[in-house]
Amino acid sequence: MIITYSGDRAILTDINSFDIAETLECGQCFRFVRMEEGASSAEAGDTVKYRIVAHNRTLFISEYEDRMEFYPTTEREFTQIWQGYFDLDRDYSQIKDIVTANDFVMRDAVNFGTGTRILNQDPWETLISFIISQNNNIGRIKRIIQTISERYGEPVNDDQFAFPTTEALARLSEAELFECKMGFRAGYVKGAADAVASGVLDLQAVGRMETADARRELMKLKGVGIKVADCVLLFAYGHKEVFPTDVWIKRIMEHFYFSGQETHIKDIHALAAKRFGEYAGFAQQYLFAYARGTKIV
DNA sequence: CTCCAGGGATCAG
DNA sequence: CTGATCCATGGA
Repeated sequence: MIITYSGDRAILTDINSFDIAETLECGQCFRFVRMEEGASSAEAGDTVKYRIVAHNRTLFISEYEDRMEFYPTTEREFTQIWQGYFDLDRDYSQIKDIVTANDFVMRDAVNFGTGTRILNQDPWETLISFIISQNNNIGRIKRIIQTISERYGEPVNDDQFAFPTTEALARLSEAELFECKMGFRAGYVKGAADAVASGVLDLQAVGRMETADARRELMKLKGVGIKVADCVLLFAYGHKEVFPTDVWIKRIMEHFYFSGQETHIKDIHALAAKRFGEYAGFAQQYLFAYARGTKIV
């Protein structure tokens, strides 16, 4: 991968294992919009353009063949923030070699979403986002997060709003959160915001813990079970060996690895750990996209 | 109308 | 301990 800078843009060429649509649309993050291109232009037809909000900034990403542009940004900002956010320093071809070794299922899954990367997101935003995600669908999750950001987040560039701070959400009543259409999850969000704001839950300290301890700490919150905790561990804290197991992952794992039989989450975790080891999180993300993008399960 | 969504809390047995 | 039920909301 080669990164150069021109004007307010960072330009990525010689791209290895990175597709912006696959990375954003695979269910790990919720604050992105695919921008509509001018339908008539022949060149524009193959250009993919997204707008994301993260790290208190709006960023555009355009992708055309083997060239991606990120803007507005600077070399300093891109190096310090976005390079890490998009996980650009990691060698995904090596990861893919390992998880596909002697595994025809993973070979198909990786082939399906070969440009997927796991973002390194903010723990607070990820925690609240995945509390909201429970028993919910991605479209509605995105809408709820957009609503709380517009109402209670600080304005950033391009008329967007940052994800609300802990203090901003902790100030709200459960009723005000409920009015953002998050339903029964309002109490969970309120509880999490209070815990973090008061210091009962120290998100920075969680970042220094080993996986099992960090998971246990997060699960002390009401509304955070093993799946939500594992999403935070994987998508925000860099514990790439965890294997968040939702209904989709459960179905596709049962289908391919358990002869289609009903299986407990613990057994799925055990198989993933044995088969994919420290790369289970990546395998999970490939499988999630594969399960949702095909009609197999 | 019913069913389901990147689940988890609660309760019955 | 395991399994069933409920939870708000909105789209299919």
